[in-house]
Amino acid sequence: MHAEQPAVRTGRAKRLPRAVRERQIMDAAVEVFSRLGFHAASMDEISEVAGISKPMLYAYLGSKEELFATCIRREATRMMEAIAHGVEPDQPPDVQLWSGLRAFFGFVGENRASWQVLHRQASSQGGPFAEELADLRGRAIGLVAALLLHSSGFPDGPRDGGKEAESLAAALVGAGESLADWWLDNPEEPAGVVAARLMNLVWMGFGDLVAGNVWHPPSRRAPEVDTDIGGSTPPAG
Amino acid sequence: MHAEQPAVRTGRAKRLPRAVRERQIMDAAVEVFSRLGFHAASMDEISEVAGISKPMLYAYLGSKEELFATCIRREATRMMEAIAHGVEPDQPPDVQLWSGLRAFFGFVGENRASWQVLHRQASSQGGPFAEELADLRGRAIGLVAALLLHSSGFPDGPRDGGKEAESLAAALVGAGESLADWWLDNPEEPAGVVAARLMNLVWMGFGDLVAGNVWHPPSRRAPEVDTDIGGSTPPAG
Amino acid sequence: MHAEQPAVRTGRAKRLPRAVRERQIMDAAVEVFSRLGFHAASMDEISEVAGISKPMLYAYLGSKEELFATCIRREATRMMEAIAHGVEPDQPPDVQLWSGLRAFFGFVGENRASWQVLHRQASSQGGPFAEELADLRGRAIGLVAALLLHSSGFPDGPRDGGKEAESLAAALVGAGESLADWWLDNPEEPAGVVAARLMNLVWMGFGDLVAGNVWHPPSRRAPEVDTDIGGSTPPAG
Amino acid sequence: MHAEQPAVRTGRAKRLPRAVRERQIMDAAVEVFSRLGFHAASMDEISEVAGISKPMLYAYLGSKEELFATCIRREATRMMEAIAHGVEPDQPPDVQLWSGLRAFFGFVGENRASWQVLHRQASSQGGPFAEELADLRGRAIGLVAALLLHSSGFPDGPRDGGKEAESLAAALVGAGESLADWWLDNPEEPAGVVAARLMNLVWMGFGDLVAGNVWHPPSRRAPEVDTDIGGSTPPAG
DNA sequence: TATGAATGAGTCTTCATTCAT
DNA sequence: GATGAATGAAGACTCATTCAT
Repeated sequence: MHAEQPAVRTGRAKRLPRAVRERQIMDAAVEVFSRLGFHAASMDEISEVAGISKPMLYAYLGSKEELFATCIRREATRMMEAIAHGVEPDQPPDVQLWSGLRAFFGFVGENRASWQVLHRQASSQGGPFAEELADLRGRAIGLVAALLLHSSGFPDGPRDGGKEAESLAAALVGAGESLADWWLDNPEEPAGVVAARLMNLVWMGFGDLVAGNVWHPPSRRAPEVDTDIGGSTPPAG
Repeated sequence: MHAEQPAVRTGRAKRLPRAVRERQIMDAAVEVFSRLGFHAASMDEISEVAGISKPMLYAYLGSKEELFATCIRREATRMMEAIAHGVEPDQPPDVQLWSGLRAFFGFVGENRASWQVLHRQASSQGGPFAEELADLRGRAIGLVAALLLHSSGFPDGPRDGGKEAESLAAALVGAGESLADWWLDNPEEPAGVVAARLMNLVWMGFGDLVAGNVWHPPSRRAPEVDTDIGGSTPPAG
Repeated sequence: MHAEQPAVRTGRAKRLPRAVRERQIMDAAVEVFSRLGFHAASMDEISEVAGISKPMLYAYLGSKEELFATCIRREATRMMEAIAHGVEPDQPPDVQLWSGLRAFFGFVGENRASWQVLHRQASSQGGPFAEELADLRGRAIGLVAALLLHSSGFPDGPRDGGKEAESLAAALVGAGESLADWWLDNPEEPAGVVAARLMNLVWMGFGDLVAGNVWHPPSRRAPEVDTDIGGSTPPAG
Repeated sequence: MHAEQPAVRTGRAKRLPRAVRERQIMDAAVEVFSRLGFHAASMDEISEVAGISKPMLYAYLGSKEELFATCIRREATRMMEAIAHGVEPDQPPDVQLWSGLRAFFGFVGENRASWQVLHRQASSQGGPFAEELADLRGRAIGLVAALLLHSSGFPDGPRDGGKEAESLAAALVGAGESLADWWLDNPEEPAGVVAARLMNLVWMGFGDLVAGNVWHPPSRRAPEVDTDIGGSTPPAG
């Protein structure tokens, strides 16, 4: 990541192979987008940080929107690869989940800019960017859901389990994202502790669910509960 | 909420008392900000959606930044009031949490624009806006943490319970936020179901925690786990 | 002058006779124009200082340009009257000049705002305002020139004396204006001293001129002097 | 100076080296500011007169205020240099003063726009602009005062001579400024004649002052003179 | 009559984007 | 290939001016 080029260029930039230039530019772009947000980031600043002129910026990576989309795609790929690389596929589900969580928090901790761009900036712009992100999320949720489904003891068959597992996976992913955000703003705790808390909360809660230990409101209140926002009695799993 | 006025005005706007106009404008502003984000939203569009001219917009609500801040504050207040109104203070902690969650998801479901502005837009802008939001979060987390602390069975005394409870509360709030986001993008399930899942996950996991049932990685793997991201062995609660 | 009304009005302005209202408004306008200049002064501020609403401002005194022109005319008239009132017409020319100067500096000292509007603001706006001012100057110069012409000892007849006297009068008026400006920026000396210096400089120099005591460059240098900016050898009176 | 470019541009402006463009723009800016004043001048008009687009105007010379300040500084420097260039430092004081006056009027005659900007516009705006001008004036007054002090016959010693000389210098400078203004509005006389009149008036009056020939009001009137505007009896030098 | 409420028009300023060298 | 120079288009904000009550 990040601007090994001096911020103030002197003279004409050296000719570099296309791939290197492109990486250089995208590193700069991610840094600037994460720092300022999509709109407040200017192509001027990006080109300056990248150490090239604006016409080059356009020649290499197209319009501002294209550049942003490319950044999102690259960072999303990097993150997915980091997680995939961290997970040990031959281990039992709980270990897989745990190693995935660790890899996720590890990536976020070491690539703050990437995470900011992915989570905060991309989702707050409308349109194609948010969709790109939704895809990423979808894939992540799918993977987690698969893990849960293969865990021993899950209610048999994909009868209703699919829906349930996906929903839980979504909760886990969402919680992970938010915890990551929260962690960036409160960085005093090490990544492992944060990951462990989430692991505990989810895995134990999940175990209870599987075991049929569900919470439900005091029985005498159930009726009126329902009417409030429509079908809101906790369906107990 | 939102744009009962036609998008294209014809002729001079009728004279209205100040308070009414102000609400009209803020409704429009929330809608536009939530749809386009702070930067991409233009005062021109807001005034058009509000059915007034730009000078009125400025006369009533000041600069774009002031307007945005005012929107955030109003929506935050509305949400907090909705939740406070939903919680029954004389019930046991679990029921309180449950009613709070229901109220939260109920509000988000009925005020999508408000939620988008609060969660996605406000936090992706830097500076005062994000701080305003951080305050709101902080208060919410504090309330939830208090609930957990008062729940029967929690390790007595403020030895480590305060920190633990707050951390769990943060996780819950974060999970709630993210679930709400996810739910808006996947609205096929009713609010009550989503709320119930979160309730189950959290309350049961919390119960396990209190009871000392924690997950931990297979013992033989612990050593190398540690080195990876620094102190990442789950500290078991 | 100026703003006996409170700057912040409460309730509806009392009905007043037109003349009184008009004076009130113009006092406010002169104050604001002098403080901010024509362009930077806003009708909003003027109406606020005047203690009336903008529609009234327009009803009474027309557009901003009309208001400014009216201000200039009123202040010019006031100043001319103050001077005319100060001059004793039955005295010899030097005494008349002296009393005129005293009256002028007295007026400027007691009516700074008027002077600022007349001298600094009116002349820096183009078009009709500057013309209005040129008229005022023209009249002042004419009066002074007449004084000089009637002074005993002036080269007889209006042969060339008219031109000469007018030119000197212009110099005097100009010097007076500039001194007044300078004096406002350096108010430590009393008006009388400033007036006296100007009186001495002019009257004694004038006496020399009349007596034929003129300065001229060292004779050997005269030729090249001429060529520089065309006919610039001092014509010695 | 001034708009060799057609007022209406067609097509893209040719590429020019930075220094040339900058001068072109400042010439246009001086012309427009002098014609319309700071506030009434629009960046649109300046860029049009300069023959470039507005973004270039901003790229080269910054904000409107910066542009105005830069204009003032440039024109002040040009004028000071023209005068310094015109003065012959080895000549006696009277000749120096004379050549300085000629140079001043020569500059004003050939650079009307510069003079308007310096004298009328800069001083009628408040703040930093007026201060910049006050500096210029201060320097000019200092130079003239030094000349007077070195003239033979001035009361020796800095007993009161310094104050007196400076005061006279201020009067001279003020008179010069105003005469220049007046001359621009009445341009029928050549610069040399105007300069000569001022030279005569000042130098002879100054000689009288030095010689102790002062005007004073008829003795019987002195008492009441005083009371009028406070200490206004001419203090005789 | 007196005014709160309203607006068309314009100003400064910036940005993504592209020629011409 | 690389860039300094250039611009169309748009956005925030303000002001003189006027209805409608």
